Amino acid sequence: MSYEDNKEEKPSVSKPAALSPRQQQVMDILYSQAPVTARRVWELIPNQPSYASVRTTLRSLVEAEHATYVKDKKTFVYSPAVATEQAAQSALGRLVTTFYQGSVASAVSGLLGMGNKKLDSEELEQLTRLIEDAKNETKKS
Amino acid sequence: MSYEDNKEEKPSVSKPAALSPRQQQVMDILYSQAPVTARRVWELIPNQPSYASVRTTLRSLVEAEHATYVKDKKTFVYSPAVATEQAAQSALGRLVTTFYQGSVASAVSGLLGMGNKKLDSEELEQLTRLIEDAKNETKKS
DNA sequence: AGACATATGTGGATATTTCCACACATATGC
DNA sequence: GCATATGTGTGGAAATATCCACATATGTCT
Repeated sequence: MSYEDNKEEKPSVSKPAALSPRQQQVMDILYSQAPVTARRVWELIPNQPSYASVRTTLRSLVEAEHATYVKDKKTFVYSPAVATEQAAQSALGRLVTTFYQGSVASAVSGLLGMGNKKLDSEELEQLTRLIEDAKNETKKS
Repeated sequence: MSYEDNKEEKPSVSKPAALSPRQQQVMDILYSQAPVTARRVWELIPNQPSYASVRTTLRSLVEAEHATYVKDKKTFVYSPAVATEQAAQSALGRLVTTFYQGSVASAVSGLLGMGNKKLDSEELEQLTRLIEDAKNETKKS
């Protein structure tokens, strides 16, 4: 049951993603495109390896319980094993820890500063509301 | 030499991180702790492999030009090859694309919704300012 | 049913990563 | 200088990931 490994003053860093590059790549596709067939995954991969290889990778992910599938007629349709939102939170957490020393505010700042993707005013209003909500939450506790 | 591979209407997904799990783990440490010695990296890795193994990984990262080092006396001191801020932006971009269909606003929302890390009111004020700035930016253009 | 298109399953070759024992190098203190 | 502690470099074994040709299964259409 225990997950003990902390020595003492480690700056809390990097859980083991434990996924190989190709597996990561396929998982990213699952997260953004699920539910999705093996063929579709294959189509979405740049520098396409053979279709057979993609299926092997998918099988390895199912085996490792990072992905699941359901059968539709004769075709497997794959999805991530954990909800995308949950995986997103996990990835965000890792990123905040790694790059922003745990400061969510700094991470948001980084997001807002991303050159290419500009936010329109409606989105900004939405964010303002979100922050207001967070402020109220803070007061409550 | 060319990097051409786009077919046409692929939902723009996942550049090849191309780093193995252990390499990723070490890079995360470099990003959050650089500049850092091999021994320090070793200390920060849970389920410690041997010190020699960590050094091998570091060498592979230097070889792949993901990391660099300078010599201090007889000791190598490692750092990421690209600035942490740049790597952070890149990681954020990938995450926004993968999990939030490219919507920065949604990603911010996800950040604010992260259960564990609570924001104190000072941080929230800071964010309010950031968004005000962004609004002004939008108006200008 | 039989032909066809398109799935999945198998097995194994190849490439890469991971690990580390051991050799060698260099700074420091005596 | 010489011992010691602590670096780095080398080479290769073992584990894992990656790739894929080929075999087999299943739905569809006539």
